[in-house]
Amino acid sequence: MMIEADTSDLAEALRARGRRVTSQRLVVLRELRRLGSHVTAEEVHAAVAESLPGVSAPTIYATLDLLVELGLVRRFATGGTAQLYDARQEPHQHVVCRSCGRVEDVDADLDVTLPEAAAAASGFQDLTAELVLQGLCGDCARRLSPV
Amino acid sequence: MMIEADTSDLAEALRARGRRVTSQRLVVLRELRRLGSHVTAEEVHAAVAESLPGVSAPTIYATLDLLVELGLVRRFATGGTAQLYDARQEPHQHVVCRSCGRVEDVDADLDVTLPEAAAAASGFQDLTAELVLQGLCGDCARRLSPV
DNA sequence: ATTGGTGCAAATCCTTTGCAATAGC
DNA sequence: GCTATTGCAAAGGATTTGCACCAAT
Repeated sequence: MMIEADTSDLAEALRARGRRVTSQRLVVLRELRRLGSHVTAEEVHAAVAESLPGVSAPTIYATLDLLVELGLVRRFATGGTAQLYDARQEPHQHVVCRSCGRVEDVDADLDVTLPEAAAAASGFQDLTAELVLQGLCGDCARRLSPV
Repeated sequence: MMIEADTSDLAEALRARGRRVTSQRLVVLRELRRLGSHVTAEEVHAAVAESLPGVSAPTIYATLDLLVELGLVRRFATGGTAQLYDARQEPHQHVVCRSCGRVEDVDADLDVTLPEAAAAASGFQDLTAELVLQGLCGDCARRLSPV
């Protein structure tokens, strides 16, 4: 089933692994790409429900798991309760405001060669790295210590 | 109240800020230091309860928040649901097995200068960085693709 | 026709909240 | 004595589970 041209990579990956191509899966990825970086499962659910009313939370979670497994989506936690999902492919990091919880992308070079090598030396394989910065965003800093 | 010599730094930090020195706070830090890296709030609770039966979960959580705020403890999330706490002071990273969830310390040099500078350029202050690696631990790799 | 995926409902787990009682200052 | 801190009970939110139905192959 063809939902949109730019999820054809997912359709191919699914066929290659003998997994089924469903509209839910295609729409989840499409909406994740449209929503941009660092969205919650609930936000994905709401966005997908516009195209597929009645889509269920367990399906959203299962699909997000699958997309992470396929390497099309990154998942990370920020200290807030909900996990965040990110379909952005370029290497980047995230910064979270410890007061308001807001999350932004950080685009910087980060060399994780040494930590990966150290983890590999402990027997770990197939490594990925997530850097999360915590700080006070400009708005909160201003609000908490006013002039 | 003196619980053990090596939490005197906490007692001093509390007095310096006009916060109260309580046995719960001292024991939480003592147990966290004894337990080592990456333990859950529930594990801390169980350990503290041996010295202070009846200590409550809200107290554990509030105290952990306080210790993080004081900079004596690091908090991080691994993709598992529960947050992890770590009283180890030396800079280090963590690696999580995506199959069994086990967490280990990684001791490597990591330069977060550039991401911190990029976040600061976006208005963020007072930054800390947490690197979490995800991979397959040796045991799980062996179990999943046996010889 | 098979069986992997999905939807529904409910359960579980982690964490926070409201409030009265307690203990540090 | 004053009030931050604690304990209790309960609520809240995110995610997972069990099971019956549906739809992709």
